[in-house]
Amino acid sequence: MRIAELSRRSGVPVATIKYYLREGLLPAGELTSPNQARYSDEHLHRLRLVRAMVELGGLSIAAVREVLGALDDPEKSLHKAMGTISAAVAPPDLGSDDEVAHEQVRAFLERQGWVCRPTSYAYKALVGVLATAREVGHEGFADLLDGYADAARPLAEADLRYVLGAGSKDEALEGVVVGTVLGDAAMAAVRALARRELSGARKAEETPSEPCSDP
Amino acid sequence: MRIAELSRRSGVPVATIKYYLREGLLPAGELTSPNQARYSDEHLHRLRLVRAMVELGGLSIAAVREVLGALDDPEKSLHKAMGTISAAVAPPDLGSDDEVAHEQVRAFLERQGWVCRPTSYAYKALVGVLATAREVGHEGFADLLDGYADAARPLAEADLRYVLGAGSKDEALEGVVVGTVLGDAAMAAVRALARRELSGARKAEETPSEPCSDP
DNA sequence: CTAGGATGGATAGCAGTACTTTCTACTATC
DNA sequence: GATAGTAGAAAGTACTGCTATCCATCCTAG
Repeated sequence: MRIAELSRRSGVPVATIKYYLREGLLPAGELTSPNQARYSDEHLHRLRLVRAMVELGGLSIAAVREVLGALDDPEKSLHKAMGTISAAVAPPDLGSDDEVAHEQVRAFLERQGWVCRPTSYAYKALVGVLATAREVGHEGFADLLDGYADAARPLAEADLRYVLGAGSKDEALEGVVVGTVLGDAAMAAVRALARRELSGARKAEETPSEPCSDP
Repeated sequence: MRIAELSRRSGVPVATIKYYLREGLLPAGELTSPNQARYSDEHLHRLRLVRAMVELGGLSIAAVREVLGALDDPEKSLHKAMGTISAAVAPPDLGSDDEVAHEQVRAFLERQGWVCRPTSYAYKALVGVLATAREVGHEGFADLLDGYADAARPLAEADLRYVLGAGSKDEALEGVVVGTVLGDAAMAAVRALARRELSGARKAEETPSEPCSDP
């Protein structure tokens, strides 16, 4: 297909597709003449993946490039690709030096029986969260972490099962991307629903009225 | 205290504080003379909260303003404030018209016994996620939702307990903000850790070597 | 009491991001 | 051979989140 069809089928403007090509988020089309290229369904698929990351995941172009790099690297193990992707999805490292927060994370990891270097992205992200919590006067926030871990464990298992159910390694890697980007968004939405339901129920106990009602 | 001290204590440049004042993220200081103002610990606290939302939560200035609006509105119930905050934290509405995705969400809500209008933010967010999943060829992603719900339920309960443990209503509302913004970040980090641990364990089974090792 | 630095308030500027527009020299198609 | 579409490059744009500069005070150390 030509670029116009790629645009029509994906809903992405031609100019934007050209921009993504320039930025290396999409491989160049197969040139049939010096200024004529053909694009495949592969391109369409990749384009939709890029849009999902940008629109739903809120990733920057640079972050998308990194994720795609991990996805395309045939050397990279699933394990390592997951790390790259998690790091790209999350806010940039704030680099906290809060000793108490460090200690809280260390203790948390030990309680969970998890092993993790303090240099890994996820460790630093957690420290950043706890340091921030302390700054805004919520030292007790750390107590919620074990609950988060209990919730995260079965989720991670389901994610991994989902990913390993894929046929090829490429599919599995893409599953990781989808599971991370869409998964975070889905988790946030479902958490919001659950909170809503709960606080709605509480509210109904106090003032019996309609069940659930915000915009 | 004066603006320089506010800056020093928060680590935020004076120019940026002035910007936040202009944007209405911080209330004006108490004027002691036509061009001299005093700021309180309240200001410092609010400033740190703003930074947490901007840096950790990645919220835009406009979103922060909305959240603070909900926080300061004495009319607003906890329940409604939670909706406003969830909406501000998440990516903007994509407005999908994917009928299958709608149906998947409806079925999911029914399975969970949750009641929710299709106009509510969380409902639309979920539809957006599932529509995107389908676009990138992951129709089966919807099957993971129930697992997400099972994980979200106890989390929501813990969050609510945490919030209701607060003294005043203001503190509770702030707890909602912290719980949502920091909670989402923490959940993403903990999920990453859990996945890491799991896939690391799988890897170790196949190739027995060092336990856990990405940057 | 005065000099020098800080302050509030206003306006303008600036760097980064994610596109869009415009251009030119082709090519494909009717 | 007119018309529309295309690749590729370069410049332009809209927006966001700050920064920098100014100026008329103000406060404070000497």
